[in-house]
Amino acid sequence: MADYSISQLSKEFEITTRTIRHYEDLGLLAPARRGQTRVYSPADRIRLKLILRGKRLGLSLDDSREIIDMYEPGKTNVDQLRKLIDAIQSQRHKLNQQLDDISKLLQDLNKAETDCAEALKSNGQL
Amino acid sequence: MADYSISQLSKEFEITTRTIRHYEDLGLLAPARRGQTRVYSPADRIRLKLILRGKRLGLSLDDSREIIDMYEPGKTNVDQLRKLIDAIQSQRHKLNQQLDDISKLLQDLNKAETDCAEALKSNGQL
DNA sequence: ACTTACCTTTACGTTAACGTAAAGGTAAGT
DNA sequence: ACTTACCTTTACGTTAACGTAAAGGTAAGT
Repeated sequence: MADYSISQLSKEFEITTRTIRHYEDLGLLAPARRGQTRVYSPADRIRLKLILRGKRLGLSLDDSREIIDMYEPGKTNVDQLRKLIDAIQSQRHKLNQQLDDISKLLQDLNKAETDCAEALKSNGQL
Repeated sequence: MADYSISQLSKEFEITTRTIRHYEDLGLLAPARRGQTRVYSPADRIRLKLILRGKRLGLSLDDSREIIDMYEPGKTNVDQLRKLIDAIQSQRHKLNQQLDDISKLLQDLNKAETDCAEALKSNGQL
């Protein structure tokens, strides 16, 4: 079980170490320590990956923390589970909305592209 | 061709008038004026819609402006068209990445949900 | 006349998500 | 010994995307 240093992760994901520490400040990561130095487990690495995925989707870090916490039910009681299911459904709704948005945007981009191509063609420069 | 007031648009899209004016400050909208008062055409409304779609996808307002400007080639010359096609392709790449992210997230959510459901079931409280 | 419901601009404030020093500790290579 | 390459914390700074007054104009209804 290979562990990771903060700079290894920062290189792999092309973010700064400051960013990774920032996520820890906000409670999104909680790496082990070897003395003062942070040591990231494979599980920590996955969490980071999820955070960055969330970012690409336009989620706030707080949103991401909520979602990530879903994956680790841990010592959840029944009430927490019910809340979780609600949260999951709300997230699913949001994502479906995004899928819709994206497909529309892709359509628009297609049209814009063919318009461009035609404009070029009519200039005899393609 | 029904026009819109700023408050009509703010109600329709559930944003504040401040937000709409902010988009104008950034050059994303350029409504006509009746005296001092802003008058939004159907085309302006569509632009606003595109901006909000971009926001849901996590784009910055600057990104959105670039995309929106793609839809209005206007007096574009050949060089501009080539740049446009590049921009379109880069956007398409980003969106495909997002599609991938979303499908993975949905998978994860599905798993989290069934895990929840099972946890509830094993508690005999479903 | 006056309230109500809009509209305007100007300008300072706020939050999220980091960036950027500053100041220092540790561990390996030469 | 000393440079290099990491690591640490603390703390102030920055940018985007608005929020929130403040101060005032207009137009319709009663």
